[in-house]
Amino acid sequence: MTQSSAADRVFEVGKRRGFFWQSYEIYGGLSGMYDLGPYGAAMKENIINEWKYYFIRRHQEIMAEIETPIIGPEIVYAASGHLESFTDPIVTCQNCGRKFRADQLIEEVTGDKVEGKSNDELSRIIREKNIRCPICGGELGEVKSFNLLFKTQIGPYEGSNGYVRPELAQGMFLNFKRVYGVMREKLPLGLAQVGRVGRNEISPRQGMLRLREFTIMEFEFFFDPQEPGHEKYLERVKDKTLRLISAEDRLSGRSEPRKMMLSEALETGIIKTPWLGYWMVVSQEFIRSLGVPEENIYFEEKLPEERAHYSRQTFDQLVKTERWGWVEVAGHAYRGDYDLSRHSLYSKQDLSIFRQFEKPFIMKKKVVKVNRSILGKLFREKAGEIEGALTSMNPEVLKDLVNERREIEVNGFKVPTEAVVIEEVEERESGRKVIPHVVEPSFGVERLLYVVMEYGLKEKEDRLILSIPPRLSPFKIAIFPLVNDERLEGMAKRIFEELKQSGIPALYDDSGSIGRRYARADEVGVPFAVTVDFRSIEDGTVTVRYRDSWEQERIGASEVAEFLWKKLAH
RNA sequence: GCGGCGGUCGUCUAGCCUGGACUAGGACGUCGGCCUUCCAAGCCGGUGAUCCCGGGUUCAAAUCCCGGCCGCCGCACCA
Repeated sequence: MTQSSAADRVFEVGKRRGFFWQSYEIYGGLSGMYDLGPYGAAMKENIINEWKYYFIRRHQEIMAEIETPIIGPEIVYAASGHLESFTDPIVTCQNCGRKFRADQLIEEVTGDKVEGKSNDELSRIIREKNIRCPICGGELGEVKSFNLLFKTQIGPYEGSNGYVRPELAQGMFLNFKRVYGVMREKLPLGLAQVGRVGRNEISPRQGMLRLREFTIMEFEFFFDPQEPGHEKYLERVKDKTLRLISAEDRLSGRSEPRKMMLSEALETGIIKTPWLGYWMVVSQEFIRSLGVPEENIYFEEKLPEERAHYSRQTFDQLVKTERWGWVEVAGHAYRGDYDLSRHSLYSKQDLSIFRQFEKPFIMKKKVVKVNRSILGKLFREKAGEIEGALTSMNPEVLKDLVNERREIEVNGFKVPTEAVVIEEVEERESGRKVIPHVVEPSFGVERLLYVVMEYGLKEKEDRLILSIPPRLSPFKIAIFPLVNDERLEGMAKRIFEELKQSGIPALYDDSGSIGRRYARADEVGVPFAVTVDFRSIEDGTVTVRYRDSWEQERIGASEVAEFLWKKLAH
């Protein structure tokens, strides 16, 4: 792929107009970090709001937003598996100091698959096969793990290690039980969070698409695998179509997505659990609302070896970009009960929940009871041991013995049958313990910011128009006096003040000619522009000019705010 | 990390090969002013460059050499 103009235009306008640029610029820049300027910050917030609308506000009865720390103690990432699995094995040349991915190097030299082997095993293979530095031929050191987690120290004491979160998920898992209680103990329940994460990527590239620090919009959706409760929600979307490639398709060499209804994907088992499919449809609606047409979105199932350590099934959601082709903007993972189970194990807390049955389940059951006064008199200090042995025996077997004989031999003691009674009791099961399963859709905000810019930027008569959905625009409206006449300026400023007071992000501009102002506003994506002309002074109307069509209409100066609310509504 | 290509005002770029007249030129933007009754019109003035950084060669380096940083593309990994 050669240089293509769309990405260049995005970064050019992005930098020139103050959307985003590389961080630490004056010190030469730092790879994988981006700063957002005033327009970029506003747009990012609008994207987040759009996400909240689709996933949280429209699902408020089953969704709760939380916020948790960026830095976590070591035990959390031991439990989550990131300390162990979020790594690449790396080996250093003792001579020239260059570093290599150990597994890749071995695979290149020997042709053997070594994925998943331990560092010690990899070191041993390097020694046995006498693998040397491919650049200088020097001897290689021991294989070490390069962990993609950013490590730090919490407080002044050494050994108190902390890690920057590489995903938001752990915050949700750790707090699940508490929030479940706050939310009146109902399943399904989603815990959502928007926040920054860090991943110490070996080599970040591609502008804002691959960052060492970025923002994720994510939720963990907890449900009871036996009673997922998706029916009501699925009703709305079961006939909607998704474009997807299954792992099976990929293994058989297919690279084109199939279009299929959600109901079909679920019936055929291509999507393993209904909630995963439900959120994939909502995710498609969300990405479309950012200005990406459906044919430029698809879902690709990851192959087992491509999946993260916690995942039972993962679909990436991809959007077509001009320079980088299909780019993952979201991951949709079915995490099963992996995380809650692991945190249960490490924290020794019971993270299961109790689900009450509609009616208690009554079970008749035979139990063994003993006459303690008989046992005590006969066996004294051995009585306890004998009682234990008896009650742990199968009641049915014991019952037969009691009916047949006068004595029963237990642990070498002869127990008279009158000391043993088999009783039938009723046991009430009013519910069951469940470790909920989890489906996780996770979006990268900066990637979406880029995608919105790329899809929005259009060229028209030698001008750049940022034709993004109005709800995402940093400014909703611009106010201009047609020419710099005191009366026009006065009225335009009054309209501007009024809009400002109602909290509408508005732009006032009276420099240069009217055409120049329209052009400037178009380039930063202002969807509507109000112009005050001489007729405005006479009859109180103004023109509204549309960014995308350049058409105009006249409305009352007092109706501008109302006009906007209508245009910006969902 | 490896390989290929690149890095000059806010942005795009001229100059680099063939070292010196470069006090680094232009366009656009931006700012101030004039003009202007609807699409970057015109005029005047201002602003703005560590020539990516460090070292070397040379009387002399944006230009040649070495190292590093950063970017793009390819390999790998990922939201």
